[in-house]
Amino acid sequence: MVSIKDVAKYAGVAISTVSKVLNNYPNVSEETKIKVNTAVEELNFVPNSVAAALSSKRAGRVALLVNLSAKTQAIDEIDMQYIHGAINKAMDLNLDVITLFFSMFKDRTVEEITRYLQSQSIAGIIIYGLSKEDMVLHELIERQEFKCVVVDAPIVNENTSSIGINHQKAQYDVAKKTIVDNNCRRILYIAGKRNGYVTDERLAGMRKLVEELELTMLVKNGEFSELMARNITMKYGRNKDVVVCASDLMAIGAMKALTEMDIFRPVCGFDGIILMGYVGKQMNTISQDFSGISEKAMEELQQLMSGKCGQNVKTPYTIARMEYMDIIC
Amino acid sequence: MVSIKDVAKYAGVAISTVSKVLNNYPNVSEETKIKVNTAVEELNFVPNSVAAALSSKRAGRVALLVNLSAKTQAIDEIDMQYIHGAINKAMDLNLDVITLFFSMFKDRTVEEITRYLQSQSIAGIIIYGLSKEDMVLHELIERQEFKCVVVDAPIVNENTSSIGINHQKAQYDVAKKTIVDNNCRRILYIAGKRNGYVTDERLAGMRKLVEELELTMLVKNGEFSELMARNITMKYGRNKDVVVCASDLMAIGAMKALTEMDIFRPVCGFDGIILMGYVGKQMNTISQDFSGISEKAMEELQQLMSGKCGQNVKTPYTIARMEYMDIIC
DNA sequence: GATGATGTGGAAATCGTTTTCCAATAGAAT
DNA sequence: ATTCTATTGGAAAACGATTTCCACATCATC
Repeated sequence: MVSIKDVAKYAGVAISTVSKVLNNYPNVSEETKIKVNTAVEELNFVPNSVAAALSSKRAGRVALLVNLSAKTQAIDEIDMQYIHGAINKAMDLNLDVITLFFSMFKDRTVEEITRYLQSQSIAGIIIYGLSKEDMVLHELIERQEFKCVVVDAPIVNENTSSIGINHQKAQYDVAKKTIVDNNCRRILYIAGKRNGYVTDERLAGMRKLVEELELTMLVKNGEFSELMARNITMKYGRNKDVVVCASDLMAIGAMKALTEMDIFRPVCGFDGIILMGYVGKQMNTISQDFSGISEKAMEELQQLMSGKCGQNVKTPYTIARMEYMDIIC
Repeated sequence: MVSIKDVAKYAGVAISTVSKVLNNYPNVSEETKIKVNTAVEELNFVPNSVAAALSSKRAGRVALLVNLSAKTQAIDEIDMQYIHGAINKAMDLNLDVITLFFSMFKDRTVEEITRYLQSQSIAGIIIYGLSKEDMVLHELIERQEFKCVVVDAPIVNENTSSIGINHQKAQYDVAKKTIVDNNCRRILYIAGKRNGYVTDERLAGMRKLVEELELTMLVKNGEFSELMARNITMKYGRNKDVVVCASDLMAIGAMKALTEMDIFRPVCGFDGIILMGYVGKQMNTISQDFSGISEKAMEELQQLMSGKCGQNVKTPYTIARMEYMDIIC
């Protein structure tokens, strides 16, 4: 393996000089820069990131902490896009990534997790799918041992940024469109998982809408479960004008129930998952660019790792009409 | 961070002795072993895997090379299970994992990829979704610079193992059951992606069945695309008794076509994806335990890395009847 | 008591970087 | 010519393990 040592010898400079050139340090003349860079080219030198990580604490090793939404469900789509986006962007930014799942940390203390991450020379983490109940992870964030970006949870401090769409406004928008277009007054709202950050945000958006348009709303907790959404719709859907769901999956459940009951009600969902294309129904939903959010999260993490202060980052969304569609090959 | 040095000092032995105890080397007395182990306990020492990887070539850093099957499709399910299984098992085995996607290696030469992996101190790789056209990756495997486990491609050498179900037999089994149960004679077989390893295997299984039962079979290439399967079924399905598909996704396409044409034909698929539960149809399929396969792959890779010779590993499968189902929460 | 075999623990080199600190050189100002 | 200040390049010490090699006991054997 060609090392920085070889490059130094080839270019006729010292090891430290090569390192300086590679890392864009000041105090190195244009001339030597060129010498070093051509040496790097000609020797096909690729710096060993493991050595770099060991030697420098500020080096970029990053951990993805993923709370698999699909424990028994088919919605791996979102997680996959998160992971894919993050890893791709990390490659661009020259950061090392390891992927971990919440399930690995079951029954582990903050100290254990911290030690584990340290043993991996992790400097920054991105957390996907954090819920209010994950006390250990909240503690981990608070301790600020690592730079951190949290997706869809409003946690910000010196070393922690939060990222995601404005769920309140998005829920408001998509519901309003559906309700106005169909001239509805009585809403059945199937909310998400208790203690989920986005659950509360989306519900707040609904409440605002209800107040504004002077509607009535029945709120039921669907826990992001298709089956629960179906049952709720069966029980309460008949004398409502519209079923607004906090996720596409629950919207599928609601639509199945409506089909079973043989009544029509407009339904709207949230997320814009491709899976919708397989159900053969129509509805409004909020389309999120999960992969893009994850890329942004990685960029933000890099900013944090290079010293920037934590902040709240909002990403865009669009109202989409999901339709039955054939997949294009 | 507590290091091996601290442990050595605490236990009153040399650094090298601690390392020996940790790695189960011979020539260390039971007494010192205990001293070291209690020191490790009391100091909550977790070895730094980055340092270990740097210092020892045999250390376990592993790369997952994933060919995302879902470029534009919803079948992230399989990839996600692969990744999940591999990472979980790696944690058990104390191996570091980085996840990479084929797309990152587009237009890269073998040398570039090799250097990249070396720069990450990678000792072993697992390849998911290899097709016969991926020349660069084949070259990479042949060079044997890394220990390698290939999923669903029959490549075995000193440093390479292959793992997966017996696709030929599985295809034979599920088709036979469907055909015998429904008393069919004329088969429309929608094969997978040209140049896919599993495509040929599954086709071979069909040919064997056709010969054995003296059936007739029309083979069309569906490229694992739902739309193509639909079109093929539209065009050729009418005067056939059964549509056998090399994947569940294509089976969905076939069933949609049959519905559109308003004719009934038994359909069978392959994979056992959960997505099937959202389509509302019934069919036979082969159910694979993707997560389990990936775990086995990781175990096999560890064996290779500790010196074992490459081999062919077969994993079990079951014939399943996928039905419309509600997702249990 | 000298010799050898064996088991045990330690010193030190190594892996490939980063980073600090210091020396050398050049140019400008006196 | 002398001093001073920048600017640049190099030597060497980390980082935290692994691994080789060597020294010292210990014990049995001749």
